[in-house]
Amino acid sequence: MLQMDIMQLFKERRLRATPARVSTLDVLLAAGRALSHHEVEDALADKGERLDRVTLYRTLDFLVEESLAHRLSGEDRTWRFSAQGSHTGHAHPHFRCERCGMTRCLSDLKPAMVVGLPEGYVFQQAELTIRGLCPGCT
Amino acid sequence: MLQMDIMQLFKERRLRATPARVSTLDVLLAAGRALSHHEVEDALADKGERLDRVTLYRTLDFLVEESLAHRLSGEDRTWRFSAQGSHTGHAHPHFRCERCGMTRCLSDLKPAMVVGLPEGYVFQQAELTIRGLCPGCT
DNA sequence: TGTCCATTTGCAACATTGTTGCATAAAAAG
DNA sequence: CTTTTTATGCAACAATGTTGCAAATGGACA
Repeated sequence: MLQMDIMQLFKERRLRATPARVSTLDVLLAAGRALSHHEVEDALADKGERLDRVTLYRTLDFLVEESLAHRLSGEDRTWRFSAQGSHTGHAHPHFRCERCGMTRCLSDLKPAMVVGLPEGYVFQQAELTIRGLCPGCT
Repeated sequence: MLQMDIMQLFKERRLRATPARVSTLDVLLAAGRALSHHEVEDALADKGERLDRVTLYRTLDFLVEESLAHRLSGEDRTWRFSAQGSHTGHAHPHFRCERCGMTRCLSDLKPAMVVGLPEGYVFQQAELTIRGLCPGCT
């Protein structure tokens, strides 16, 4: 998606299209996988955009708030952010490579799942993380 | 499990049975659910046992290392520790209450799962976290 | 295009969670 | 009870994230 389209997207939603937000969403969309705060920071630096740490945290929060990205908790106790499939709204499983730590959204993967919870528990959502090796690490 | 039995357990495995380790494992076993570092610290304080923060971190690491407990990453970017079902060794799903944050091991729950990964990905392990409301929060 | 105002940004300081190095204390073996 | 190995406590550090506030900026409207 082009930067211009991203600006258009913000405009349509009556959201302020600041450079920080446009660039950050651009990075997330281009990545095609879930990125940590640090990875986003590096990617922005590569594009010549340098944001304050705090601003980036707030920008990512903003994108999640506006459902333009979603947040998933990694194994290393850091948040990961992804712009993939956030338009669909439905929770999808994730894949995490045990070697390189890469996390990818498996948007197209539909696990068939049958669960029965103990008495008194109310089901709301299931989060499935599959761990293994990605193509680059096999 | 009694403290004496826990000491016996350590002795059998030729592990040093220090008060810190015995009390910590005792807390985890009695809890019946996954506890954060802080929750363990509080539980130990209630028992009159006060450990240094660092010692507790190392003790928990030790228990995980010796397969007497296992570690799972919570939604709030903190590790949770549980002594439930660690003897079995097989990964089991977890339940997390969206209201009170309680995490419980669903040792007896066997989800039927069929997944197909994209080309080039190698499956190793699946982690299933079900979110919802626990009996106390409905 | 210029002005105004609510919102965003950057900076500094702080909070939480976890880790490392090292001297001292304690467990277990003989 | 002595010795040896290992665990503990303390201090300092590291990574990740948050809060308060003054200054800068986006966007609406004249």
